[in-house]
Amino acid sequence: MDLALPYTMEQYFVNPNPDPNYAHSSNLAPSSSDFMLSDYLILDDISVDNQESWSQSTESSEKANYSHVNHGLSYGATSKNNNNIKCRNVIKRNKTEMSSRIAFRTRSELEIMDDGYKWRKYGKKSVKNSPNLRNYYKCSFEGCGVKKTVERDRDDSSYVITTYDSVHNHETPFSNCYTQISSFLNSDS
DNA sequence: CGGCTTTGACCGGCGC
DNA sequence: GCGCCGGTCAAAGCCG
Repeated sequence: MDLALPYTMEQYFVNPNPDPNYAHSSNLAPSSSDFMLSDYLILDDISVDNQESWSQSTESSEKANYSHVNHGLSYGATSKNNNNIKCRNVIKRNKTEMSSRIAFRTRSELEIMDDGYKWRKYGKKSVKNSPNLRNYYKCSFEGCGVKKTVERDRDDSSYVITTYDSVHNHETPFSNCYTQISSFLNSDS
């Protein structure tokens, strides 16, 4: 099993490149300078059909304009048992700004997954239509404005939905550690 | 004592 | 304009 790690996934899927011609899939061909681009990365055996159940910002028009992409990759979280992940990447652009957001859903009993970065919790809220609380985190690295939210899937509490906002401007402080762990997991499969 | 979490208050966007 | 809602702030408390 080719098991990568969450921080690697973020580096792979989030687009820090403002070039409008950028696409991490050949299926994506933006034609306007003012567009919203979304794609859904379905990993392992999670179907496309239930994506509405976990993605609050999903819009039907987005799905109609851009095809779903399966990169044929699978990822683990902090445990080899946590490798059912559905991933969604959203690259939003308009005339004045660009932001990158990635969300993925993980089957996990733990809400806090070690992705190699150091996070500081700054808020917790209950959200409408969900019995679960949403937790808000900021990257603790000085000058890094990356945020993430963590909440349990409102339809299946065995899943955790993690949304990353923006891109780290620094290396993970534990990259060496993760490299070693990844090597260990690969050799164990 | 420093860093972190908790939690109520506050703010801004959006729909009606 | 008003109320709802999601996101953020900041003071207080906790913990190593």
